[in-house]
Amino acid sequence: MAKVITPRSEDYSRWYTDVVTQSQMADYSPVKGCMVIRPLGYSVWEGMQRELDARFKETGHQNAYFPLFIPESYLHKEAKHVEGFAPECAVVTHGGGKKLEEPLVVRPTSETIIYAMYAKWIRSYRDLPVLINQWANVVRWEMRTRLFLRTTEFLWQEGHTAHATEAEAEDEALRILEIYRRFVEDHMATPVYTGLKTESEKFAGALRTYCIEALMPDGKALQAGTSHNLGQNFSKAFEVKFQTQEGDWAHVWQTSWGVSTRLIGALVMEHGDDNGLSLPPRLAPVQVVIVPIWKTDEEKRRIAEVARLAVEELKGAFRVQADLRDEVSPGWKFNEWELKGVPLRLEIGPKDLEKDQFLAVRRTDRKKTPVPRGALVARTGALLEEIQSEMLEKARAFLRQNTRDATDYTAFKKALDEVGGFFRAHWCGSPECERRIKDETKATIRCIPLEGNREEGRCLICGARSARWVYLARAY
RNA sequence: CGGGGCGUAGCGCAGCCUGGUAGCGCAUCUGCUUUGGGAGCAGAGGGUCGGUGGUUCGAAUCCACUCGCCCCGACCA
Repeated sequence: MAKVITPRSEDYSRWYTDVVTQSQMADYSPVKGCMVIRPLGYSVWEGMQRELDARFKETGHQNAYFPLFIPESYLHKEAKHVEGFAPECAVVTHGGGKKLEEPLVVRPTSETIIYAMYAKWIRSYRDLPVLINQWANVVRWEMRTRLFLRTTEFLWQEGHTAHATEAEAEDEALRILEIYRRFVEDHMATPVYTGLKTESEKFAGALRTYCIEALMPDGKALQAGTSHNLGQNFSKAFEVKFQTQEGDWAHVWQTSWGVSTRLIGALVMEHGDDNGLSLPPRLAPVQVVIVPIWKTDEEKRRIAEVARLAVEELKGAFRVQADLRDEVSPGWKFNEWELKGVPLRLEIGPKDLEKDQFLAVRRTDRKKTPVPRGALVARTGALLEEIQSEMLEKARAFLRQNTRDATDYTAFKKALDEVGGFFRAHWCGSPECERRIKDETKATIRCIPLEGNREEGRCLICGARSARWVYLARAY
């Protein structure tokens, strides 16, 4: 294997594709727009699932599973929803060699089929709240696809809740948004801006859509998760009603929320470099790899034994493995494990054996630190924590440095082309101005912060009075 | 759907313009020497040149049609 990754500065898009395929996270499938998630990529997803699932459970949610196929008519029950999703639906018209009486839509999202079930299950205020999540695949017939970032089929989780009051639903939507924000910061080492989507950007059928927005190194924003307050739009369409304590009938208030395998794409871009993937320790399927170096058979015997003992010692606390292959050189292993993003490498060769130490090398900056064998567990833990927090700090600094105030439309357009990133800009709130920005610059309002953005100003576009600023960026 | 590019060995490519029966690098296999940043030498195996049709004595090469993928734009997590 020679140098296989196109330098990021040369061609960002190819760099991304190279990292994903060469690290063996994923590969293209025979079906256009679809991808195969290989063991490395899937392990990262499992790590995400593990963390998120625990947080959902902690906040009272349970997992369930709803069918892949949705009767086409269900999709039509909520006007805005069908308008938003119909164009990108895959539809099954035949089964068992016969034409179906009613076509089945392959779920692009599961609101409709889940709420049809909720209508059946919910009778009383005592049945509320319903807090269900499902881990599933969904299909959206996108025109243009990219590994992880936008594929025809993708994996995600979708939470669907039903509440007795509007306030409860709003609390739920915000609670989940906070779970997402903390997960991507704490585990993905990816800082985000949180806020509200504009009317034109919100989920088809939602009352309000909250989101987390990250910034990629090429200056483009990436929506990393969404949480919707659906109000009563779906409960009215699907007749999800309950009897209140007072004996009246009321429609439930609902939320839905999700993050997808797109997060893996964000992780690749956020931390990767010309040597390949660089995974934050908390999500790395392999956190520590031990690479032995030997010449003679005697060295091989002794060093392999030390490596095995180290794995024994570390495996209780870390995801660790030793690369004892004899058919490839140490140098080859260094490159391979760096390509695969392992955050910490422990080298052990004759010189280290002499000094009764390992040589720790960090993936992020290749900084080398000797680690005495006696302090292996403690020092490894400290190094991994250090790496995790430095990755977040670096990403935070990048986000900070690439968030600029925009007060002049011409200057804004210039900066958008030259450096990209997020722009804080005043917006009068009119759909016309929002439209104009999008049409003229391809940038969109990524989100309206929930707080801290109240100040008097002038709309970047029309100059009208504005009471708040919003985040603008070009996005994936 | 528009613009661009590409389909030749597992992977990356050359050959095509100017037709003559397929080559290079990496990988794989065997052997020996190697191992602290992608080792060296010697040998071996591996291809209906995306598909269909046409032109021709002869097509990877020329012509027509067709299929697929990637990249850039319009829709989207």
